[in-house]
This record gives sequence, C-alpha cells and structure tokens, in this order.
Amino acid sequence: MLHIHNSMTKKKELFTPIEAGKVKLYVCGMTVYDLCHVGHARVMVIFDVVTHYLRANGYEVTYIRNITDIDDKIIARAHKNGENIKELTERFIAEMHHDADALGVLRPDKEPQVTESIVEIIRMIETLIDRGYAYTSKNGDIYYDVSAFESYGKLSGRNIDELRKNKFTTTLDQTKDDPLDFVLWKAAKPEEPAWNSPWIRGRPGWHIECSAMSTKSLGQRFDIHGGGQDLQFPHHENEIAQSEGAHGCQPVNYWMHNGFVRINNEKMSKSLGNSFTVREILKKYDPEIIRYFILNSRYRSPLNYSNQQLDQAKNALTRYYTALRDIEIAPNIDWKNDIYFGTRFKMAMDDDFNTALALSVMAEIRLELNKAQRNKTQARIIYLASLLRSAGKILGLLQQSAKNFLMGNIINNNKRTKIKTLIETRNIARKQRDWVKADQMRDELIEMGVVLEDTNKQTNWRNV
RNA sequence: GGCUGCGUGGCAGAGUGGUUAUGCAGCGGACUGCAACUCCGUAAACGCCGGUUCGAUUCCGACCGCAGCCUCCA
Repeated sequence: MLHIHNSMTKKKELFTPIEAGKVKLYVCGMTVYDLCHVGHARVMVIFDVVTHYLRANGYEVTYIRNITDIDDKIIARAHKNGENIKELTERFIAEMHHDADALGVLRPDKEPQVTESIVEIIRMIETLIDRGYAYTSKNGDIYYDVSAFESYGKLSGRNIDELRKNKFTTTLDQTKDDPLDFVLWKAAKPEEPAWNSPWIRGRPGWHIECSAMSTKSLGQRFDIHGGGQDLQFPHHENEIAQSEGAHGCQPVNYWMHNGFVRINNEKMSKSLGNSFTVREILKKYDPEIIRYFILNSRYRSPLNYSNQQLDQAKNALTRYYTALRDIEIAPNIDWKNDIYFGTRFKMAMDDDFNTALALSVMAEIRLELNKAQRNKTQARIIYLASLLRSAGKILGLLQQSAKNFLMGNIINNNKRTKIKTLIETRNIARKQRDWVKADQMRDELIEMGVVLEDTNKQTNWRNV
C-alpha cells in the first residue's frame, strides 16, 4: 500500500487515485535558458522513479512535465546572447533532453510548452475575471485578486496578513490593489514576444501557465503534483488559487516537494552562483553515479553535493557491477515475486518512495549474490543477479552491461589492445613464477588507471 | 521578524520507545606468489539540558546550531 507524504497536509497518506488504476502526474519542469544543474537532475530522477514505481504497481500513469519557454530570464538571456528567443529555448530544450537521456530519465508523456498554450492561458484568465478572481490594473495588466481566494496560503502555511507586512516593507507596486496580487497577463515591451488577447497585447505571468497546462493535459483534477521545494511558495500556492478559482474544485490530491541540493551546506542555485551543471559532472562520472547519489537519500531531505559523495557512489556501483559481471540474466524474474527481498523492497518504496532504504535491500541482494558465486550455485546466481537487475530497473540503476560500467571509460582500441597484451604477458610470467616481471606489468596497468582481478579462470580488469 | 524543516558512528544515510539498518572508508582474519575481487569477523552514533516512562536516539518542553521560504529559482 503506497503512502505519499502530502505537502498540503504534511502527513503521509495512503495513495488513492481519482480514477482506479490511473495516475495523473504533473511536475514543474525547467525554464529553458541554461544547462541543467544537479538540482534539475534531482527532480527529473526522482519523478522518473515515481513514475517507474507507479507503473510497476500496475497504474496507467500519465506523466506531464512542462517546459517554460517564455519569461523574463529567457528574454534577458536571449538579449545578452544576441540570440533569437525561439532559438535559445529550442537549444536548451535539446540540451535538457540530452542530460535527461544520459541520466536514464524517461521522457514524460507530454512536455507542454507555454508558448504553445497561450489559448488555454487566455481562456483561463477570462474565467478568472468572470468569476471575480482577477482584475485589470490601471496600466492594463491583469492581476489575480488574492483577497478573493479565501484559503490563500494553505499549501505553504502562510498567513495573508503576515505576507502583507513583509511585502509592504519591500516593494509597493502602485498598479496593484494589493501587494500580494500577482500578475496573470502583462504588457510586453516593444521588442518582447507578445500575443494578442482580449486585453493588452502581451504575455502570460509566471504562474498561470502551470494551471493552464495541467488543466489542458490532465483535466481540472489530477492526482499528484510535484516540484522543487522552492516552488511551494509562491508558485504552487498561486497555482492552487488560479485553478481552484477557475474551476471551483481542488486541483491536486497529493503535493510532492523534493528537497534542495546543497553545496557546502548552502542551497545550490544559479543565483548564488554555486551550481554544478550535469554536463560538467558527466565529464568525470558515469551518469548512473549521479543517479545513485541522488537516490541514496530520501527525496524530501536536503542532498549535499560533493566529489567525495560521488566517489562513494562510484565505489558502491563498482561493487554492484563486479558482482553482476559475466552473468546471464533471466528476464522472467521479477522482483515483485520475491518473498524475502522483493517484499522489503516494496515496503521501502511504498513508504513515500524511500529509495535509500530500497537501496539497502539491494545491497543485501548483492551480498547474497556474491556468496552464491563463491558457492558456485548457478541457479541461485542467475536468480539473484536477475533480481538485482529487476529491482534496479525501478530506480533506473544497474541497467547497463557490467563491462560497460567497469571498462567503459577506455574506448580507445589501442589502449585496450595494450591492456590485453600486458595482461597476457603478466599471466605468462605468473606461470613461470616470475613475480618481479608480473608485478611490473601490473604496476604499468595501474599507471594506466587499470586494476586487475585474478580469478581461477581468467584475469579481469576495470577502470580505477 | 514571520513560517517550514533539520541536527544519527570517519564520511554518507535509513530507522526505531527496549534487541540499535545499509553503503563508502577503517581494523582483524580467510582467499592470493603478493595484490585486487570476494567472504567472515570487528569497532564506532544518535546536538545540549530537563521532563514523561520500568526504559528515549526515538515522545514532550527549553536551549544551541544549521538550512530553506517570505524576491527569480528544481
């Protein structure tokens, strides 16, 4: 029985979909003006696992992750680059897909873009005006009237009066009736992209697009809405105000917010200038290492980024793949049918997607697998290795060939040949009990970043 | 200032009112020509102070420290 921590109630709740057997999931995706950083990777990986797990439980999942392709920062970046906005956003959408693919993140079922949803956005704003939740300001912008929405603040635990106090001390926007009101539609400056509307020619505000796109893709009510913790306020709060204001019903049943990635105990973010792009990390680490690193802690906790952490993840994965090396997988073996490990894996995942605990079960499977290898119990070896691959599939781990993970860095054929030659020479020396020569060969390989493992049958090698 | 959340062994990270995961690293042993791999064993923790309790790391309260949101942000 799957339980999900609902940010709205701050409790773990039994998951019950609106429609039996189906799950509608919406996740706030990227604003595309730069490369993905680790924080983006975290959202993508987490909800990829959520989707995998729901599907493994037999749900038919519709997974929507939007792309914000028009906003102030995009305009500013395009201007700075001297680049066309469309070119810029298309470029970074492609880059995002590149990173997502590398990380083994499946594409969502749909990735709606704001610029392709203007009609729906305008329609929703009209509804909000009709229903008394929005007004036209003096300068022609359309604002949401927060005071009209009684339960404003319920998701983030804000008190409207407290918020007002803070707002008054900072900015006072003369065009708004209330400093808390937020813009739904705003006038575009001359060179900015703009669309015709019943009001001023302009473009949508920041929050309305998610309300419009989730409605467009999933309907007025859906099961799960996900995103980073920083979106809880004001973005998701405003989304609720918009959707509920327009439709008169609660839009989302379960809100899931993932914790931040931190670096040196500080939130990683572009504005702080302390972010690492996925691309940078991929230069040094296999993408699966990033995935393991992300899934080794619970999605709601903060995640500290450091090279030491990635190295630990790398060592752990090396041990998994070492255990899996040279074993044929039986594809019909499914973790769900395993009483001992499978049940505990499921219990972990059922507990609000406790991937860290699920990984500890996988570590136990690995131990049993290694024991089976020592005992040479062939059927058991195949079973456990298949079990490991099957469970790993939910987490998007252990899906590549062991050789690829362990030896993949060295793609240069000459180098491979040299490694092979050195190993052969060394093994001849070993037969002749010429240990000095044999050790020379091995040292030379270590210099090349290659570690040897002798077995009775053969000598295996892998990258350091 | 307001509102959240957090503080677990060397590092990372689960979890629990009593038997105290897991990973990486360490130590001892087995295996090995020596290593590596692997296995066996081992040590080590619950911020501080009170309270509740037969018993608290786990519940409650104060304190200290940290992070986040309140402005763009995954």
